[in-house]
Amino acid sequence: MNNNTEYTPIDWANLGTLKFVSKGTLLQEEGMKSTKSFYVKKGLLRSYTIDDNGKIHIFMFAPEAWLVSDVASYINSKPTDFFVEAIEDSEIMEFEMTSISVDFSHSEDGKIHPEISKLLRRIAVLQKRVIMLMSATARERYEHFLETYPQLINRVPLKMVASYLGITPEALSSIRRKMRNKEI
Amino acid sequence: MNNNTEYTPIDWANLGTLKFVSKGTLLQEEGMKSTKSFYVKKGLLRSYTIDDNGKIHIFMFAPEAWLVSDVASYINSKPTDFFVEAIEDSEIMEFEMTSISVDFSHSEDGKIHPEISKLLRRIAVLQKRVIMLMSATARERYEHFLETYPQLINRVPLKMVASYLGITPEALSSIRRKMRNKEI
DNA sequence: CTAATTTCTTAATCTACATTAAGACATTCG
DNA sequence: CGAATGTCTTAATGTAGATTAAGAAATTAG
Repeated sequence: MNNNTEYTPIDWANLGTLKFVSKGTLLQEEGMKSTKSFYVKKGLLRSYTIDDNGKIHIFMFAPEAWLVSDVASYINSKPTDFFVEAIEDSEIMEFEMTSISVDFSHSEDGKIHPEISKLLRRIAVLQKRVIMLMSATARERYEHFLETYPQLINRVPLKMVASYLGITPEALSSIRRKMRNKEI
Repeated sequence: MNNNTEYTPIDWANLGTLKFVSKGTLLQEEGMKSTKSFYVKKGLLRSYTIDDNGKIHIFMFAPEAWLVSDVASYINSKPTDFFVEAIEDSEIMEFEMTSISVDFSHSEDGKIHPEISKLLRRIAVLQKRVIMLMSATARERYEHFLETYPQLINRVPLKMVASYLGITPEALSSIRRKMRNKEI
């Protein structure tokens, strides 16, 4: 048990190879053996899969200070299912997941390392998303998205928001119309 | 960077307070401030939420050697949304999440600590679940469940499987009938 | 053991969203 | 700049699964 409350956070912004990528650049494609991760210094990435019918499903958006990595591919040593694409001109730090070294411990006052906290937050977000995908209406999920990521609204096309929510653009348009008309 | 390949895994089975609980016991209720986690030595737990319409949504099952904890509640210091219930007579180790101390680091040969590996596997599973909830049919999700957790089939009532899959029991019955009839 | 309760299945009807189609407008490309 | 392409919206039609209802069988409770 490490009782030292002073952690040295990972300096994500200087961990690997700095890259400037323009909008539309594919940083990762499905089928690749992917041990790389991407930290967003500036810009916006998305991670997505394409299903058997050719439909795109956005798994996550990653604005500044976010980290994109395919944990499943890394932990199972399998080719990734995910594409990673820049949806704005971006500045990213690309690094190997093996570069990471963190002490997962609690201080006396209950603090945990910020990077482990980041990992646990990832789990918390995914937990919520699973439950909402099972129990909430598409509208409720959109409303939750608006509350949770207000800064993304002007940066992400509605079509992609729909893809992230697991609904069609038409459904999202319909929802937005109802919200404008103050329908229940 | 710790280059020592010999980790001391957490001895979950002896970490906190041993409890014998009978089937139906509620270990945790929504609204509780929950910092506890439960390690299953023997038996089976489920973690679930109840939505505004009173409908139960099972977030996870936890058979032997599994760990149940509400990361979201812990990380956000908010009351939990989740119930935790024993669905078999069970033997569990109950402990505080602050008890955990692990070194998240990689050895020279790329190994990571088994507990961090466990955490990353949790993320991988949730990743997959999110994508499938967005892109797969209910049948595909059931088939994936059968492949992934074959040992649960005889221990968990079909009604609960349906709840875990985010579908109704009627839908699951319909799917099973089609599979029996070899329909596409 | 019997009565009560739960589980599972079936089928008819309903519904939230998907699919298809297309127009208006905005953005990108050459 | 004009043409091509993409985005967003709208509406009609279709569909996978939800809801409602109920019977048969299994399990639980007293």
